[in-house]
Amino acid sequence: MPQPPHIPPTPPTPPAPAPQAAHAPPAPPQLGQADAAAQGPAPDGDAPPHRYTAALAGRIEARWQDAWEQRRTFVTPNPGQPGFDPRRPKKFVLDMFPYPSGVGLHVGHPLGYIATDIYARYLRMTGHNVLHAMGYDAFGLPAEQYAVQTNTHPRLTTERNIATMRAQMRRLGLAHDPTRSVATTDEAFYRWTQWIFLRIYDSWYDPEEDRARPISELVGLLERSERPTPDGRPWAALDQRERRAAIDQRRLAYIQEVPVNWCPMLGTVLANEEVTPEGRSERGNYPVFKRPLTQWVMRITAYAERLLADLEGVDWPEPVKTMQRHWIGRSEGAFVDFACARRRIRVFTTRPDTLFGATYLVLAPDHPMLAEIVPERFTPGYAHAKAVFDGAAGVLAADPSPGALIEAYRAFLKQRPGRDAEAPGAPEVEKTGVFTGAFAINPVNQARVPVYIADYVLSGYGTGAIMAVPAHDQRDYQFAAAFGLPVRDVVYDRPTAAMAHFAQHALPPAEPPPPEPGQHQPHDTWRLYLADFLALTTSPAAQHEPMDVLLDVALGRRDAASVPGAALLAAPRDAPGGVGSQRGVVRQVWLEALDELRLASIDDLRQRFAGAAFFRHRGAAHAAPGLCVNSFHGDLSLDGMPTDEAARAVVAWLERTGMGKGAVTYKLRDWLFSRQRYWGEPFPIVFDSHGEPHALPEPMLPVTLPPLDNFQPESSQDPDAPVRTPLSRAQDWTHATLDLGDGRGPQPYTRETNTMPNWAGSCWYYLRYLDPANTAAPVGPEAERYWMEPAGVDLYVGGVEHAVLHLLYARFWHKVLYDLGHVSTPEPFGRLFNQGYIQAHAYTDQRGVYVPAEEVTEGPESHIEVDTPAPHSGQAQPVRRSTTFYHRGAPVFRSYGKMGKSLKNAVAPDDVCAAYGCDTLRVYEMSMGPLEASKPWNTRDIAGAHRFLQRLWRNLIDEQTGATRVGDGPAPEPLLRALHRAIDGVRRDMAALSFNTAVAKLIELNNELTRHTAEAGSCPRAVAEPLVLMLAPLAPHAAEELWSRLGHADSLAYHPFPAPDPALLVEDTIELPVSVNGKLRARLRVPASLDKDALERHAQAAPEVTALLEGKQLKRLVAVPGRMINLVV
RNA sequence: GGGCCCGUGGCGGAACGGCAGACGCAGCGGACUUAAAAUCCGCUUCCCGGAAACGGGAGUGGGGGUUCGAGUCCCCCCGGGCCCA
Repeated sequence: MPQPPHIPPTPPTPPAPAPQAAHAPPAPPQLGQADAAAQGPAPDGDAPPHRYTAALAGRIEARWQDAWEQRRTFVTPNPGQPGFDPRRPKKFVLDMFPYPSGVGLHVGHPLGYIATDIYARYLRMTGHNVLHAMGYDAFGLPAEQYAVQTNTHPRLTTERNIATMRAQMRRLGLAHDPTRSVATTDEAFYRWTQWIFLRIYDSWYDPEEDRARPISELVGLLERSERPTPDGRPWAALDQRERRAAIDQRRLAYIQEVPVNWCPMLGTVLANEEVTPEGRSERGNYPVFKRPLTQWVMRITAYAERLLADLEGVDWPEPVKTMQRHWIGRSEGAFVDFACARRRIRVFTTRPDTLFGATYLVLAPDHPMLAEIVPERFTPGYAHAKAVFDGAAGVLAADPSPGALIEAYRAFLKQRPGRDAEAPGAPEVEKTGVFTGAFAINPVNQARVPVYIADYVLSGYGTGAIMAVPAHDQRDYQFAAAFGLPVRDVVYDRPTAAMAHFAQHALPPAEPPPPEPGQHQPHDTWRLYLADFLALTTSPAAQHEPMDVLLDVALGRRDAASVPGAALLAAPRDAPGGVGSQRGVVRQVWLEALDELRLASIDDLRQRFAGAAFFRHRGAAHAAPGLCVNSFHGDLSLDGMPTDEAARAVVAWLERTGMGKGAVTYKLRDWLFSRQRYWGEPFPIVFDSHGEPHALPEPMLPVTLPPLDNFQPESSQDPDAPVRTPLSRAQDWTHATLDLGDGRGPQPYTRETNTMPNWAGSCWYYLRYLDPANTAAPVGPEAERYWMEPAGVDLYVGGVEHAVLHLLYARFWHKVLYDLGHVSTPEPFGRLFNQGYIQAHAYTDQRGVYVPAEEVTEGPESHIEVDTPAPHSGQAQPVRRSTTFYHRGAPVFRSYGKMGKSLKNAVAPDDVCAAYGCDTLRVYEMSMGPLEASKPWNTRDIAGAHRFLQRLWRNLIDEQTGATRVGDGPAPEPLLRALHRAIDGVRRDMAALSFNTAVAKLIELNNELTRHTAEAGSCPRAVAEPLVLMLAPLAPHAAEELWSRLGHADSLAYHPFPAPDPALLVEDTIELPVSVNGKLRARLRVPASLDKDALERHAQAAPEVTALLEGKQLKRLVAVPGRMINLVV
C-alpha cells in the first residue's frame, strides 16, 4: 500500500526526564507559545518525588514494555496450541499494512494504531481471544530510489526502517503479538505471495458455475466438449500450440501486450497517477509515452459482478461502498450495429435510450474495419469539418483524400506525448479527429450519419467504436462543436419538458394580467406564465400531475375557480409556488433561469423545440436521465418514456430485429500486474526457447531476488528503445537450466524479469498473521477458519485513501482463494472503519513561505500590508491583513492543513512521549474527537490529558511517600453510583469505538473521586480497582503500574473488565423537565417509577406551570415517563 | 458539473427526536504560599435588567417544512472538506 506512515531514521528517544526550564520565551516579550511542538508541562522543579511526571511515566512505560515482552503477554495461541481457550469468542482486529518508509513520522500516523490497540485491549478484558498483529508492506519504491542514489542495497534500508518502526510501535505501548509480525520482503513471506500467484495463474473463471476453477478442470471440460474452444472447433482438432493458446487466454493471470505509460528516462512504466496532465513524469518531469508492452495482467473483471454484489453484505462505511461501485462502474448498455459499406459497424453505448440522437459515429484511429469502409474520395458537398488537428490544414490542401488524412492523423497522434485519455484529473483537451468519408445507417430511423475517427475513442473500450449523441454526452458535444456536426435533443428533464409543452400548447389568455412592476413589458407576459408553469411543474406537490392540467392551472390563475385542477390552488401549502409572496419568489427564480436562455420571443422558444435544438442553443450537453422526446420511427416510439424504460425498449427492439443486443459492461479494467523494478516479488515464471511461459513447480519456490551491484535504471532518450528491467542485467540469474518435472527433463529457460507491484503483498498479508510460521501453506485451514469465520476480519481500521484500489484488489485475491477452497469466507474484511486525519495549523510569512510552526508564538494583534497576487491579473496588490502570530519577531499568518513536512507543521510522537509519556499521548489523541473525524492537533491541549492521569495517580498514590492511598473501607453510595454509571457508559463507548466520550466519563469519575479522596484522606479500593481496570485499554502502562501497586502480581491485560451493577444504575427519584409550548419552564423531581397520569398531575400542579396556565385553555399534554412533560396551551 | 461528508461557545468537541454546550483547553475568581509555580475549589454561550440572589430574552451557518417538541428528520440556499469528472 502506498502512502504509509513514515518513520524517521533516528531511533526512538528513550524515556527522558522532563525538560527543565529549557523554554525561554522568544521575542517579542510577554508572548505565550502558540503551537509549539511538545513543549511539555511547565517545569516543576520541586515537584513531590512520587508525582506522575513525564520522567516517572517514562520509567513506568519502559518497564512495562519490557515486562510484556518478557512475559509474552500478548502472544496469542492458535487453536490446538498450548494456552488456547476454545470457550472464549474470537475477534480479529486489523490495521492497514504500513510501508516502513524512513522519514518524517508524525503524531497523525499512529492514531488508528492506538485506536485498534485500545479496542483490542478492551476485547481481551471482555473475554475474547484477540488477534492483533502488525507487519510491514516493505517492498516499494523509496528504498529502491535510495539504492539508485547511494548504491545501498534496498534490503538494508528496508530492514533498518522496519527496526525503527518496530521500536516506534513498542514505544507507543501497542500490544501486538510479536510472533505474528511479518514483512512482505521476507523470503518466508513472499514464497507464499508467489505461491498464490501460481494458484491464480493456474485458474480460469468458469462463467457457468460463476467461480474460479483449476486449469486442469478446464482441460477436462474442453476434451469432453463441455466448454467451447475459442473458435468453436473441437478440441481434438487443435494442435499443440492452439490448445496452449486456448488455455492461456482464459487464465486469471495472463500475459498481454497492453498500452502503458512508458517513461524512457526513468526506465519504467508509470501508473496514471504518476503522470502529470502535461504528459510528463511526476518525479523528474521526464516525457512519458504511450507504448505497448508485454505485461502480466490479472483478470479482475471476471469478478466484477461478485465484487459488486458482495458489497451488500459487508459492514463498511457507505461512502466506501459507493466509491467501489463507481469504480466497478456497472452499466447496462447495448451493442448496436450500424450498416456501412455493406458491412456492419458494431458500436457500444451505455445509453441505448439516446439512439435517435446519434448524429455521427466515432471509431478508434486503429479500428480494424477502417480499411474496408474508407472510400477513395470524399463525397462532394460534405458540409462539416473534415479534420481537426495540428497540421490538418496543410494535409487538406495537399491531398484531400480520406486515406491521406487518416495517415496524417495517425502520425500526429503518434508524436503526441502519451497520456491515458481517461486519466483522472486530466483537463479537457481540444478534440481532434478526422472524417473517414464513410457514412453509416442508424438502424432505428435509417438516418445516414458520418463516420469519424478520433483519439477520444480507445480501441480497448467496448468495440472500439461509439455512436455519438452530442446532445447528451459532454465529449460528443465538444467534438460536434469542433466539427460543426448536428446536435439533436432526445431526452428532456422535467423543466425542459415543461418548456417544450408550453411552447407547443400555451396560448396565453386574451386578456393579459397587468404587467408586474419592474422590467417586463406587457408583450412579455408569456414569460410570467411560463415561469409560473415551471414553478408548478417542478413543485414537489405537483411532481406527478399531467402537464396539460398544470398548464391550465398556470394560465388560469387569475380566474382560479373556473379551472379544472384548481384544487391545487386551494391549499397554498400543498402547492409551493402557489399564491402570495412565495409565488413571487419562485417566479423570480424561474424568470432569472429563463433570462439565461436569452429567448428573443415566444416564437424563438417554439423554434428551439421544433428543431430539437434546445441543447445546441444552450451550448452544453444534457447527460442526466430524463424523458425521451423526438424518438419515434416506424414501429418504435420512445417518446415520454423515462431513461431506464426506454433503454430496455431499445434493447428489446434491437434483439428482435437482429440489429444489436443488450450488454452489461464495467468501467473496471483488468489489473496490470508487472513492474519494471528490482525491489519487488519476482514472478515464479520462466520462458522456454519459444517464449512460452511456464509456472515453476512448488519446490522451486521461493524465487529469490538475485544480488545486484547497480540499481541504476536503464534510461534512454528514445521512447522506442528496448525495455531493460534491472533484473534482466543479472544474466546468471536470468538464464537457468531447470527440470520443471513436466517430463521434458532439464531445459534452458529464461526468467521473467518484471516484478510484482506493491499491491501483491498487501492483498493477503492479513491471512499470514493468522499462521505466520506455517511452512506447508500460506495459512493453515484450522487457524484460517477460527479467525476468519463467519464474516472475515472483525474490524479493519485505516484511512479512506485505500477505499478503492487496495480494498478491491484484496477482495479479488480473497475471492479467488475462496473459489479454490483455500479460505472459508467470500469476503476478507467484514467490518471497515475509516479513521479521520490529524490536521494542524501552519504559518506563512509575508512572502507566503511556510515557517516552522513549533517556533511560532502568539502576541498582540498587528496589521500589515501584504502583497497578494490578484487572482486573474497576477499583479501584486497590497492587502491589509491582521494577525496575532509571530515568528522570530516577524508577523506570520495562520492557515490550516494536513500535518506534514511541506507545511512545516509536523509534530513527532517521540517528542510528545518524551515530554509527557506515551499514555498521555494515547489519551490525548483519543480525546481529540470522534475517531472517524478529521481534527486539529493542538499541543496546548495535551496538558489536559496529562493532568487527568496525574490526578488519577494522586488519588491512588501518595505523592510524597509513594505509598498507596487505597483503603478497604466502604465507598459512599453516591460515589458508587457514579462508578457504575461510568462503567456502564465506558463499556458502551469502548464497544462503539467512541473513545473520546469514554475518556470524558473516566475524567468525570476521577474528578468525583478526587473530591472524595481529599475529604476522606484515602481512596476506597472498591472504586480504585475498577477505575484502574477501565483506564487500562487507554493508558495501559500507568494502569498496569497502579494495578501492581494495588497488590496484584499478574498483568491486568486479561483481567475481566468491570461490569455495572444494575441496582446502582437505577435512581429512586429523577428530575424531569417540564415545558410549556415546547419551552422549558420548570424542573420536577419525582419518583422514577411515576406513571404517566401521575406525571401529568404533578406537572400541572407545579407553581411555575400554574402561573403560565392561568387563564388559558390546556390543549394538549404530552408526558413521557423518564423523559419529559410538555404542555400545550 | 456530479456524488459523498461536515457547519454547535474564544478553541477541540458532548448531546436514543425530549433540560444544548458533557469532558478538555484557554480565561476569570478564590484557597494554599513570604512569593510564584504546581495543586485544590468555584465561575465561564450571548444580550438585557439587577448590588446580588435572580429574572427576562435570543441561540446549534441562513430560509422554509414535519412534529406536542428539531442541533438531530425533510426541502432550498450559503460556506468548508473529500472523491469522481
